[in-house]
Amino acid sequence: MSKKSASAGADTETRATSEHAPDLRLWLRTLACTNLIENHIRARLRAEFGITLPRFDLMAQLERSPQGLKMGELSKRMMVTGGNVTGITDQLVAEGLVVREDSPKDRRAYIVKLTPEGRRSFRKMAEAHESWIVELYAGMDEKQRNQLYELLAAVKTSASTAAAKKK
Amino acid sequence: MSKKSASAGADTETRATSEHAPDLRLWLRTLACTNLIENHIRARLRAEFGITLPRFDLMAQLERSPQGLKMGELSKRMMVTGGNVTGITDQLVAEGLVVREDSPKDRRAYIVKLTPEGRRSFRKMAEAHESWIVELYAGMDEKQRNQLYELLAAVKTSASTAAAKKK
DNA sequence: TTTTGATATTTTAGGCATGGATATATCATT
DNA sequence: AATGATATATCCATGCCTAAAATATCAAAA
Repeated sequence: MSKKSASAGADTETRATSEHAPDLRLWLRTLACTNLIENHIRARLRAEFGITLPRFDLMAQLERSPQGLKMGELSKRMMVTGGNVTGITDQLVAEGLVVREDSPKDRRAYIVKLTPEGRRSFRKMAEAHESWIVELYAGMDEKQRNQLYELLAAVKTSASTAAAKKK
Repeated sequence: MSKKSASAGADTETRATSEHAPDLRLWLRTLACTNLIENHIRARLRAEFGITLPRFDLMAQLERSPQGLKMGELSKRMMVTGGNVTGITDQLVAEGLVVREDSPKDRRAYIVKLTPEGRRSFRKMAEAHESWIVELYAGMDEKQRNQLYELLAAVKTSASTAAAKKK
């Protein structure tokens, strides 16, 4: 455990480092939190269920949409590229956890759905997964969590807006 | 069906879900925000400087530690595995942006440092990078950003503590 | 000294992720 | 119908990332 001394700005040569815009520090802290939680969840899903996080995430999307989802829809919701979804889906199909059905409306598209086994398997994992998340936030009180939830909505709005402008 | 919860009137669906869903939603929103920003930054670093985000991140760590860092230290700070750092470092060495120096104290270890060109190159990119981050948070006022910054400290503490317990 | 255990890094194999290119299907106009 | 633009998904090359095993060094005990 490296104790990153918070006051590393004691350097005489502070240049850009301690001049870091508060926004940058905010972003780096956000990233650190996400990595911390994500790495923990990833390791545990692997250790306890032998599944990868991306596969779990894809199944989670399907469980929320029992009518199934098109590949492109999965791509949007998971915020990853289409080619990526193709690969993860291939794996899950090979494991018998999801199926690709031809879309009756659009012959370009597939509808991806959980198989009964996929649904069963996912529900078991999801229960554990959720309890891990609860554990990870257990050190915060409800007010803090609600505040955080609201602030993140503001981040989402702000970042989406700014990103759209630059496109 | 398992009655591990004392909650009466549980529906047929997972009772844990309806009980603890707020934490899960909080986590998913955090993840969405991070991906949104990270994908934007990644694409822009590539488009404007032809560099990948992991390479930029590694250089950023070195710029903050002019005395250089050991591979393992980089791994810890970047929150990625050692093997990963090996690969990224190899690439940066090939591009002439960093060097591996033998540690005088420990013949197992390397000290990785930015080359003068690496430092020059990084500073230029870092300036742009920082301005992009500022843009992305521009839709939030300072009070919100400060609140968020503090709340994330609480997340970090909470998650670290919980993760440590399970190890 | 030799053994033992911990530490530092690389290597390997497999899977995830992007961006770009391709193939095919659909839609909106002619 | 024919045209061209758009949408859907896949394939490819490259690079990131992890976990586990391999290699080498260090430090301290037996």
